[in-house]
Amino acid sequence: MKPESSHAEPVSYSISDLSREFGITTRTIRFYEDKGLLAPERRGQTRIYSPEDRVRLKLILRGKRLGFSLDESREIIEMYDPAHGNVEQLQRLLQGIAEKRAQLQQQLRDIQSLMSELDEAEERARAALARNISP
Amino acid sequence: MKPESSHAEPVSYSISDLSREFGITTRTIRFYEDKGLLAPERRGQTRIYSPEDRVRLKLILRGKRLGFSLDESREIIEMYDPAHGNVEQLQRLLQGIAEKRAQLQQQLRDIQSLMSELDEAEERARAALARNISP
DNA sequence: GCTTACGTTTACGTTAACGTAAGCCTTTGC
DNA sequence: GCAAAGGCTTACGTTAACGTAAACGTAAGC
Repeated sequence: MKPESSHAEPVSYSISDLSREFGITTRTIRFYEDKGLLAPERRGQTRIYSPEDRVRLKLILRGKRLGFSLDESREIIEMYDPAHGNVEQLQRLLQGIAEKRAQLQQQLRDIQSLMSELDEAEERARAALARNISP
Repeated sequence: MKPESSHAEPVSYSISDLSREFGITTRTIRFYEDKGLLAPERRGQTRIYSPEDRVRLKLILRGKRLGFSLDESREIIEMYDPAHGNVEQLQRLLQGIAEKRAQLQQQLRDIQSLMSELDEAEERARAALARNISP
């Protein structure tokens, strides 16, 4: 089910391979295909996932960790492949990249502020603990 | 509706004040109250929001930008107030803070990798544009 | 030859986070 | 005195992202 030479990268994956590796259900993987985020090959009925499919899945899950919708993750993934023929499409692509970057910078700022607030909360909690333990 | 002295911070806000300021609907604000994230005072039936309520709302919206659920945002907000009496609760609080921090660090890594991928995508798009515009 | 494991499709169910009225007060400007 | 502006509750509708289950096919091991 997972043809590999000795210790290198597998050539293909079954759906349960990927579900195990990433801790998601096969239903979820098929759902992503349904939404146009994956398009694995088929051997008869059975889905065969390539290393590229696996990378796409990783990108989707990373997007989820950042709070992206599946539509957003699909857009981001589509930014990678150079299927943007004409000038107008390329400029819209650049526009989309700029917007995503701005969004990510906002997230960075949000994380920074939350981080320092967590620091303060931890400070207070440790102080309260010290007071409660050794009065 | 928004009592203030001259140019300083308002003392209270109406629900539409906040909805306008943050670009959300009043329905959304009431929904957050329903979920236990806000608890404004009442003048009769009417909700009166304090500056602290407004800060809470800002925290909720920041959480949304980071992909948090409302439950997660509520937990984070609860980490701020020092209503954690005994030792066990304080230790669970410290535990929760540590977990959030780990999650945020993961998000930081995710943003870094996505950022550099966007850089590469922009590079390729600019190169393709140069080829298409001045061949 | 039969169970077990893995795969498939189809379809209905569920949860979060609101949207969208409807119907009803109260206050304010003219 | 009345219309417009804002506020309220109640309730049904909607979308995204899967969960859950049924019903079936197939290949492997004993």
